[in-house]
Order: sequence, then C-alpha cells, then structure tokens
Amino acid sequence: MAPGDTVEKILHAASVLFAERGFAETSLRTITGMADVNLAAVNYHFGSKKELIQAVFSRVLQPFCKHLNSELDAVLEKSGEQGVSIEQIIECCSSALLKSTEDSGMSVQRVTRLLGLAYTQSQEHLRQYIVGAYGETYERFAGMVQKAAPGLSMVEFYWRLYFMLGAAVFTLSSFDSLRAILNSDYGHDTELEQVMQLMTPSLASILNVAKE
Amino acid sequence: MAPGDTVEKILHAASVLFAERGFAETSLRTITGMADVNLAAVNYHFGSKKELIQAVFSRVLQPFCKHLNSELDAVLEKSGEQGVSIEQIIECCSSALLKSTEDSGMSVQRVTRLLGLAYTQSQEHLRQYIVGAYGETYERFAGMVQKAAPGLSMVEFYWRLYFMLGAAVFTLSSFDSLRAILNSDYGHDTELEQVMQLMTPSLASILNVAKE
DNA sequence: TGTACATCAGTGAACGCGCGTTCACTGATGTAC
DNA sequence: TGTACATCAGTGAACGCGCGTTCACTGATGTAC
Repeated sequence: MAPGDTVEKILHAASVLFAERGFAETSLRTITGMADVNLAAVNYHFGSKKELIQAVFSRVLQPFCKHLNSELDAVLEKSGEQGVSIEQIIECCSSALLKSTEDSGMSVQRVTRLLGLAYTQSQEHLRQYIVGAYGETYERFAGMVQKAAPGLSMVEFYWRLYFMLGAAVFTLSSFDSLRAILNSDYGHDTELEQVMQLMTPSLASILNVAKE
Repeated sequence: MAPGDTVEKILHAASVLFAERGFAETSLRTITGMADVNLAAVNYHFGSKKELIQAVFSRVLQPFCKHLNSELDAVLEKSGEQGVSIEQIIECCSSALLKSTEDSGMSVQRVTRLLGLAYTQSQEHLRQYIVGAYGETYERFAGMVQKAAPGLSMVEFYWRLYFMLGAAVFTLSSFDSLRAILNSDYGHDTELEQVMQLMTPSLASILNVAKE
C-alpha cells in the first residue's frame, strides 16, 4: 500500500462521519472501522482526535479558499470601474464551492455541513484554528460584499451578511433531507445546482433591500 | 421541597446545557450536578436521556406554538380582504418567540439554538417526536406564508421558505457570539430586539424578490 | 557487496475513565378498616 | 384513634460498556561505512 494512503483513508472516513453525526457522536473506532485501518493509526498520524478534526477542516477549507480567491481575482479584473455586484460575489462562492468539491471528491452538502458544525458545535480549538488559518480570505470576501452594498451602516451590513450566510449554510447543509421532503410531499425533485441558482437572487435581496 | 421541583430543576439545567453544547456532549452527571439533584432522578422522572431531550423540546415548543397560533388568529381577523402580508407573519413569529421565552424564562438565543440542534444533530427520535406533536402548527404557518407570496411555483416557494428559516435560526442561535464579535471589532453593541427588527425586511425580501 | 543500524508506518492489546442505566433501599405521606 | 399497608419521590452505589489514548512491538525500507 502506498504511503499516505492510510492518512487519506482516515481523512475521507472522518469527513463523511463528522458531517453525518457531529464530532462527539463519531468515535475513532467508527472512523477506523469505515476506513479499514488500525484504531491506533489515528493517534499515530494525527496525534489526537482534536487534531484529526482540524486536519479534516484543512482539507476542505484550503481548496475552497484557493478557488474563492482566484474567482474573486477574475471578477475584479473583468469589471473595472462599475464595481463588482453582490450577485457576482455570490456566484464566486458558488463556483468556488463546486470546484473545491471536485478537488476533494466531497459533496457540497458535506462541506457545508462541516462549516455549519464549526459554528454550532462549540469547539473552541476549532474556531481558533479556522480563524487563524483562513480568516484572511474571509475578511477579503466580507470587504468586497460591503463595497457592493454602499450606504449601509456597519451594524446593518454586518447582520445582513450573517442572514445571508445562515440562509446558505443552513439550506445547503440540509439539502438532502429537504430535497427528500419536497420529493415525497409534492413529487418534485430538485438538483443541487438548481437550488444554488434559486438562492442567488434571494441572498442578494437580503443585502439590497431598502433600509427599515 | 415542593413536589415537581426536581423535575423543573432538571428541565432547566438540561435546556441550558443542551443549548450550549449539544446532546451528546452533555452528560446526565453534568445536568444533575448543575440542577443539584441526584443522578438517578433523571431516569426516575423521565425514563431515559432520550425522553429528557423530548421533554425539553416540549417545554419550549408548546408555549411557542400556542402563542404563534393566537398571533396568527389575531392577524387573520384584523386584515380581512386584503390578505396577510409576509411581514405580518414574520412579526407573528417574532412576538410569539418573545412571549414564549417570557413564559419559560429562557432566552431567545437558547430557544433557537435548541431548534437548530433539532435540525443539525441527527436525532431521528427527536425529529419524529417534533413532527408528530407540532407539525400541525408548522403546516398552518407554511400555508399562510405561501398565500402571502402568490405566483411562486411550489419548488421556488419551498426553497425560499427554507432560506428564510435558515437565516433566522442561524442568526438568532448564534446571536451572542456574533454580537460579541461586532462589539470587539467595531465597538458597536446590538440588542436582540434590534436584530429581530433588522431581520424582518430581509426575510420578507427573500420571499418577495422577483423570480430568477 | 555485505552488514549494522536507524527510521518509519502500522499493529494488537490493554489502560483508565466517564458514560447511561439499574437496583435495592429509605423515609415521608396517604388510605383502608 | 390506632394500625397495617400502599404509594411515591428520591438516594447511593454499583453495573457493564464504549471511549480516546498509550505502549511495546513488528516488519519493511533507507543509509553509512
């Protein structure tokens, strides 16, 4: 077996299981069982369960941030004077998300579920790690969104940004179950790409709607 | 000590701790320690940890649904022919949420965190219990929202409703940490009621924005 | 080319610990006769 | 009024179990001389 293969198998199984059940509900025995590697291999390669969690996030966030940055570069270059619209920024996020899932072989649902977990499961070590490693890209993104919505106060902008993030993360991370409900109740199937397209104008309107 | 007091102390401690850390991360020993009751009292009064989780949700959802129903009644009666607007429905939810937290002595953040957990922590027994006990109120709410946004296809309505729920649940349940970040980065404090007011037009715009 | 040693990925079994749950028990209160 | 019994809230200690982690060990590969 090629070296590094064990590491990759552990990371894959951990991503799948963490996204499905959360961190505390997923034991190392379940992970190593699914990955078909020895239990002790996790601590051998990663040191601890905490560090495994961080490694899983690295594998997801690094390609995403890379793609997001180059998408933002492209859009900045293309639209010179008239500035970048919020719709364009959202589409940067969408395609960065899709491209990064191609890279890692993970689904969009899984990636956004992991992102949601980072918010909702209060793992302080994880929050610190993510802010430290990927805070810069986030700041850049937030700055561009703010430029696209002039005239909003700091407070109003900030909260509207979180409304947008909440809508996106919540919907995408629960996509499978929401799709299943819609399918069984109304017999209508929806593709992920379709929902991401539906989402763009809705997210944009959150930011652009007139002030209260 | 008055009878029923132990039950109430357990429910209170469990609500606080579940909302803070999730279900798996909260042990019965932590709960009974905080509530200052005997460890075995949980299984004596509730039967199991699962049933305790359900009881916590009952204590939260029952008053919320009660208030939401009467708010919806009031608004239906008031606005006869011209129909009920989406803003009115959102405000029904807001005040039902505020009133129900007064009842139970729990914060809005805690209630929405619990609601978010019900979605994100895949506790199948809990999802079934909630749908069985409170699905009717949800159907009524969803039906009224749909009437307030005529012209949308089933698919488009359905997904926009989830964008709205996501934005609301995500923001309110993370309110404390978002508020803290805004405070430390820009020195500006925001009250919960203020955010709920900011949220109304943004949520309404998700539903009302023109079709793609 | 041969030998001795170092490095490294991986293993199997065990460690102590905290978990949810169980059970025999206590002591107070209510009820029947 | 007195006594026997039933009910009920609560308790203390222990149960077995699955958890993350540790450790001595193996066997393959690389390196120095």
